Amino acid sequence: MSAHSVLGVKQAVTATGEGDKKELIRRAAARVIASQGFGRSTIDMIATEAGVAVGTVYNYFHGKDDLLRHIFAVEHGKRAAFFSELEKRDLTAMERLAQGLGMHLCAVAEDDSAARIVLQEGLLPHPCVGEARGRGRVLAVFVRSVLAAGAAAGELRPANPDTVAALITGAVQGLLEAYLLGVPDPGGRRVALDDGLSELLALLRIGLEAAK
Amino acid sequence: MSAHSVLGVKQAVTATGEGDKKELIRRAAARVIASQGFGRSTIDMIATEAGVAVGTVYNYFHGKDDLLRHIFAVEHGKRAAFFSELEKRDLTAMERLAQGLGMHLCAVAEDDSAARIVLQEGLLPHPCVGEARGRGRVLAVFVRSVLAAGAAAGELRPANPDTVAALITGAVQGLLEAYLLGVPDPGGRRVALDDGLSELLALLRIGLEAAK
Amino acid sequence: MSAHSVLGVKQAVTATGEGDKKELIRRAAARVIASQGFGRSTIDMIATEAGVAVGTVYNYFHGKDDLLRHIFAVEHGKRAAFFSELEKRDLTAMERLAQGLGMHLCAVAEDDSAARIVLQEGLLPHPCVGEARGRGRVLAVFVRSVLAAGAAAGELRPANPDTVAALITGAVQGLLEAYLLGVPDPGGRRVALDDGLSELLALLRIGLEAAK
Amino acid sequence: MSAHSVLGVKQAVTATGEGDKKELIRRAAARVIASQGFGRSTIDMIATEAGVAVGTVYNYFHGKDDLLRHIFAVEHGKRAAFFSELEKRDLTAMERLAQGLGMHLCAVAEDDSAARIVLQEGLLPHPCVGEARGRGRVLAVFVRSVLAAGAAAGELRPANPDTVAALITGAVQGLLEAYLLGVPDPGGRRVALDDGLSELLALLRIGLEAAK
DNA sequence: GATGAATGAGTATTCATTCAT
DNA sequence: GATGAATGAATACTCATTCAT
Repeated sequence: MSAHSVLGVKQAVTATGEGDKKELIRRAAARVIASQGFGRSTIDMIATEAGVAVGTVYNYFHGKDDLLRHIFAVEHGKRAAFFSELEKRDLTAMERLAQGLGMHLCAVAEDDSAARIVLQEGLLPHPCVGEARGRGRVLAVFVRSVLAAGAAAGELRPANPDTVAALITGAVQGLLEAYLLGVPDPGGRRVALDDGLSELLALLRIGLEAAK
Repeated sequence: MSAHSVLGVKQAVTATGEGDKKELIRRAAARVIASQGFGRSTIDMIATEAGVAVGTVYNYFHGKDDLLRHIFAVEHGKRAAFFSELEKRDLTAMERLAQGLGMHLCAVAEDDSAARIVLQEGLLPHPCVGEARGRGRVLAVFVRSVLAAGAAAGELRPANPDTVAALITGAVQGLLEAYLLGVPDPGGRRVALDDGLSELLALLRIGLEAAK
Repeated sequence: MSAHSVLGVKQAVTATGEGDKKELIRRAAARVIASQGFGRSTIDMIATEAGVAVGTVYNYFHGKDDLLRHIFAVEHGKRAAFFSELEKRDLTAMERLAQGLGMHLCAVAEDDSAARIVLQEGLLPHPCVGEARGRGRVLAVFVRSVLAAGAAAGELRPANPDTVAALITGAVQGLLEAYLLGVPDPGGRRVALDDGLSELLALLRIGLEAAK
Repeated sequence: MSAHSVLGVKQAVTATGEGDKKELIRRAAARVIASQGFGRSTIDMIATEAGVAVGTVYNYFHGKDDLLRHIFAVEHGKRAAFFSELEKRDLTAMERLAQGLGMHLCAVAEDDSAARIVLQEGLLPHPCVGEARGRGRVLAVFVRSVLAAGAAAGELRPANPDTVAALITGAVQGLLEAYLLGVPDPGGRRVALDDGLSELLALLRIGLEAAK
C-alpha cells in the first residue's frame, strides 16, 4: 500500500452556500438533532441555535419532518454527486471503492452532525425519510454497483453483491460509529478513520480480488 | 465452506418467562417500539398491544425510559451470558467468532423486534440507555477480546483490535439492517443471514488468519 | 394570676382505642396528611404508614374524603364532649374560657397532627368536611356561647359575641400556628402555648370583664 | 371609639396592571383556586376562567406551583410595600397597628380571592410557597416589629412580642375567616370587618398601652 | 377480614404549528 | 420576510378505587 493517506483524496465535497438562511437553519438543525436526537429536538431549540425566530423556520421548511428530510437529502446529494462523477472515471473496482468510501468518511470527518443523524435516524420508520431509508442507502447502492461491475469485468471473484455490499457498508458505518462515539479529539478522529479504512481495504483486496 | 449452516449452532438463547406480566409488557413494548420508533410509541399503544391498562405498565416499569432500558438490558443479558460461556470453551479464535456472531444473528432471526430497537435507538443520546450505549456494544467487546486473544496466541495476524472489531461488528449490523429492511419473509431471512455470515467468515479467514 | 400553668388543667381528653384497626388507620392518615397536606397524600402512603394494605383502608373508610371527614369528626368530638361537660359546671365566664381554650391547646400539644390538618384543610371547600367547615368551628361556637352567657349574666361588658368569638378563636389559632411552625422542640412548645394562653387570658380579663 | 371608620384609611393598594396577560391569568387563577382549593383546581379551569388556551398559561408561568408562588408573592408584595412605607411615618405604635391591620383588611375587602388562598394554602407544606410560608407571615413580622418598637419606646407595656404578634395576627385572620365564610354580601362584609377591627383595637388599647 | 394487582379517568405539561403585527 | 405570542391536540404519568384470591 502506498504511504499516502487514503483520505487524502479530499475534495470540495462540502460546497454549500445556497439560500443563506435556509442553509443556516439546516446546519443549526443538524447540530441540534445530532446532539439530542430527532425526538428530543424542538423547533425552538433549532431556531435558537440558528439565531432566528420560530416562525422563520417555517418560512423555509414545512415543518420538523421536512427539516429532517432536507438534511438527509443534502447528505444524500453530496454522495450521489460524487459517486456518479466517480462512475465516469476510468478506475479499477478497488480504486473506485477506495475513493468512494474515502470520500464518505472524509465528509463525515469534516462535519459529523449530519452523519450522526443519518446513523441515528436512518433506520427509524419516519414517514418523512422515504427513499433515503436505511442509514447507508446511497453508499450501499454505490458499493453494490461497483462490486457487480467488478465481478462482471473479472476483477473481483464472484459473490452475492447485495450481501457483500451490506457487509462493506456496515463495516464503514461501524467504523464511523466507533469513532463518533469513542474518539473525542477531531484530529485523532481523522487518523482513526484513515486507519480503519486502510484496514478494510486491505481485507477486501485480499478477500475479493480475483486471483490473477 | 462446510455444508452445514453456520447458524445451525442454534441454542436456547431465548429462554425467557420470568415475571409473567412484566415479560408480557416488555415484549409488547418491543414490538411497538420496533415498528414505530421510541419517540412515536406511546404508553397507550404499548398497553393496548400488551392487553393491559396503562396503569399496569406503571406497576412494572418506572416509565417509558425504564421500559427502553429494560429492553436493552434483557438483550444485553442474553448476549453477555452466551459470550461469557463461550469464553470457557476450548476453541480457536475463528471458531469463537463464528459461534458468537452466529448466536447474535440467530437471536435476531428468532425475535427481531429487540434487535431493531437496538439498531435504531442504541445510538441516540437517551439518558437512559447508559452503558448499553452503542448499538453493538456487547458484541463489539466480545469480538475485540477474541481478536486480541487470537493475535496474542499467534492465530491471527497482528492488527489494531479496536479497529477490526468495529469493522466486524459493523458488518454484522449491516447484514442485519439490510435484511431487516429488505427481506420480509422470515424463512428467507434466515437463509440470507446465513449466507451473509458465511461470506463474512470467509473474508475474515482469508484476511485475518496468520499464514501458517 | 396564680402561679400554676393554665394548661395544667390537663385531662384524659385523648381517650381513644375503639376499633383497633380503624383507629390505627386514622392516626396514620392524620400523620401523613399533617405532613404532606391532603392533596399530596395518597392512600398508599397512608396504608404504608399504618402498616396495612390499601384494600384494608377501604374496609374501614369509604375513601380518602371519608378519612378526612372522620379525622375532623374525631377532633370535633373530643372538643364537643369536653365543652358540653364544661357547660354543666358552675364557673364564671372567664373560668370557662380559660378551661376551654386550655383544653384545646392541651389536646394539640399532645397530638398535633390532627390540629395541623384542621388548620390546613378546615378552610378548604371540601365537599366532605361539611358541618365541621371552618377551622375552629366547635371552638368558635363554644366561645361564642360563653361570651353571650357571660354578657347576659353581667359578667362581661356587652360586645358583639360573633365578632369577639372570631377574634378569640383566631388568636388561639394564631398561637397554634406560630408554634406549630416555629417551635420544633415539643417540650418548649408546651411552654410557649402556656405563655400565649396566659397572655391572651390577661388581655381578655382586662378588656372584657365588666367593671365591678 | 371615634366615629370614622378605621378602614377609611383606604388607599390605592391594589395598583396592578403590569404585563396584561400575566396579570389576567394571575387573577383568574386566584379566583379559581380561591373557590376550589389549590388541589382541586386544574390548569384547564384556570385557562378557561382567564379566557386563554392552556398553553398560554405556560407561556407566563412555569407550572401550577409557580402560579401559586406568584399569587403569594404579589400579595406579599402589596403588604410589604405598604408596611415599609408605614415605618417611615411618624406615628404611635397603636396608630401604626391600626393602619397596618386596616390596610390588610381593606385589601381583602377589595379582592378576597388571594386572601382566601393565603388563608387556605399558606399553611400547607407546598415546596413552592417557601418564605411566604405561614398564612400571615408578612403581617406577623410587621406586627411584631411595631410591638417591639412600641415597648422599647415605653408606649406599650412589656410583653413577649412574638406571642402577642401571634395573637393579634391570628385574631385578624379569625376575623377574615369568619367573614369570608359567613358574610356573603360584600357591603355587609366591609362593615363586619370594620366592626371587628374596632373591637380588636379597643381591646389592644386597653390591654397593651402602658399606663400613663 | 386482609391483600395488592389491575384499572382507567383525570391532569400537568409539551411543542409543532399558525398568524396578526 | 421576520417575528414570537397564542393555540390546543397529544401524551406521560398518578392515584383513588375495585375485586378476585
